[in-house]
Amino acid sequence: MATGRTHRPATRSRGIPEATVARLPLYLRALTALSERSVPTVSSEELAAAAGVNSAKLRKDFSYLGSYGTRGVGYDVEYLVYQISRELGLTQDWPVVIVGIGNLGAALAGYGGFASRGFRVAALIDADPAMTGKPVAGIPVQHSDDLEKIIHDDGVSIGVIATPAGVAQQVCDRLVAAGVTSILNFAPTVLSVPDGVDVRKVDLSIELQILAFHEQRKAGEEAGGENAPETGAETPAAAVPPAPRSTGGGRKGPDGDVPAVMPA
Amino acid sequence: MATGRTHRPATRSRGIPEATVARLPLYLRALTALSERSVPTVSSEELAAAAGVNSAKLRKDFSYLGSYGTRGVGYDVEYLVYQISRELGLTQDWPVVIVGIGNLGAALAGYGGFASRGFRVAALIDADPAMTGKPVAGIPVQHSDDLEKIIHDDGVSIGVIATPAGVAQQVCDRLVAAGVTSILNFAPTVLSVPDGVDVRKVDLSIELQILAFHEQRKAGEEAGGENAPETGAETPAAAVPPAPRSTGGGRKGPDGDVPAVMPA
DNA sequence: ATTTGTGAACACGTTCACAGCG
DNA sequence: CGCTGTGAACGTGTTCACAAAT
Repeated sequence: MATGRTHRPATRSRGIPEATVARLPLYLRALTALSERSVPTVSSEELAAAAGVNSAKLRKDFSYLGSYGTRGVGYDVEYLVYQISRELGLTQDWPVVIVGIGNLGAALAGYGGFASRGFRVAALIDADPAMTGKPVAGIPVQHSDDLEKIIHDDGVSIGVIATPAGVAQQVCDRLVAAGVTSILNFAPTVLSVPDGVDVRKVDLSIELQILAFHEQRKAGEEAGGENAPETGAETPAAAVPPAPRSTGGGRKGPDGDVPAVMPA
Repeated sequence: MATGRTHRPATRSRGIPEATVARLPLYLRALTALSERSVPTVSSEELAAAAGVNSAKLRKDFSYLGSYGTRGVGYDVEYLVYQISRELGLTQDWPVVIVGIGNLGAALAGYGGFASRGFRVAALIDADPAMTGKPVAGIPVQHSDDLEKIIHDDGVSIGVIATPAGVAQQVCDRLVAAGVTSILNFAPTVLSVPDGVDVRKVDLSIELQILAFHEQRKAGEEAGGENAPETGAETPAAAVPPAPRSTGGGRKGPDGDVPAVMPA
């Protein structure tokens, strides 16, 4: 889900589908757990259950990687761990910089999942001079003046942005100019990046809003039979409901509780 | 992307497509920014640019909500803000509990985007007695013994899990048993929930791994002509590459650097 | 003259169901 | 017989391109 100008218009590559790539880490995690318990093989059914997908999807996914797996038996856990790790590029170590060491940046710096496999926090960067030198999660914070130098010296190609939204684009631009080609954005903004740079975003409020949508729908369905677009408004007249300039009487959405306040 | 047992097998509802729902918060954010700058109307082209999508997609998305917008003119900003807010259920206030007040939980508690629109942190809950009563982001942490009571008293239907992976499922089970029907999971585990409960997950290491995949691909393409599955291994012989039990010579993935170590 | 709203075409993703192999 | 691997069917999401509206 690369945001910004990153659109590959129907890449002709016979590569792995994006949806599959997004599930490989899930499989890898499940497999790693099995590996730690010294389980030698798994069936697609078992592994799928552990990863929270259905077995047909899993088999299809694996078929893009090649014919690992043995009919009548299942998949060799260790072998699959290796193959998926390799496919994901986790056999090499990726140095990562985190920019913006506020609450969230600090939490990310201390997150165990980082160091676990393939990733290494190369540097923590913040614009606040008061932070410079202060160790966070055991790593001293560096000042953003040195951003370019750090990126270069450590050969960083992945950057994590945990700054306020207002400065995220500038930080992004500097990261990209310095050679970063993959960005994980926690700031609630759309980032614009040149072609060839991947951006993925993690956005708390978007996730909550999607949940709220479904939550609301549940509340509506709970009583209604077919479809109940009625906003079971707990709050009476929440906000001033504006209206567009319109004359005719064409259908305007599912009406229901569209207020009759229609200024000419 | 609800994980767990939450699969709606081809919902017949004439509702809004999931992909569209996932973009509504994006539009809403862009529109809110315009609203604050007192911009009265936007064209699909402008708004799409601001939201980081293309205009055809945006118009199609809006068409599912109804025929807001005026041909030849564009969309009324205020009206659209209201309509999307209503559709997302943000005209009512959603109390949210955050369980697990470690670094991440604390960061989430302090996150501005929470309170911004529609959401309110009803309680912070942690299992550590030493945390109980301690204010985090201005809210006193409560002990997890009281989880059920808190959920009930505040009518909470959305829960955020920011605990270690090991306890995430138990926390989830308790939340669900207490009446929570939407969960945002930051713990790196697959959660199992009964039907009717929505789970969305935010997983740092999965996002990084997806970026690493593309990053690796870029490194390969940069020199190779067609396809270069060569792992540009910085690290020599990263790990012992296992192999499956196999006799024949059928194609086994894209070979390339599949090691010739094949134990019988 | 613009810009929306939308059928139709296309691309992508998922599921089915079974052939093929061990 | 069991389980993988995969073509084919199906469903969802995206893009195109243009008629309709103001």
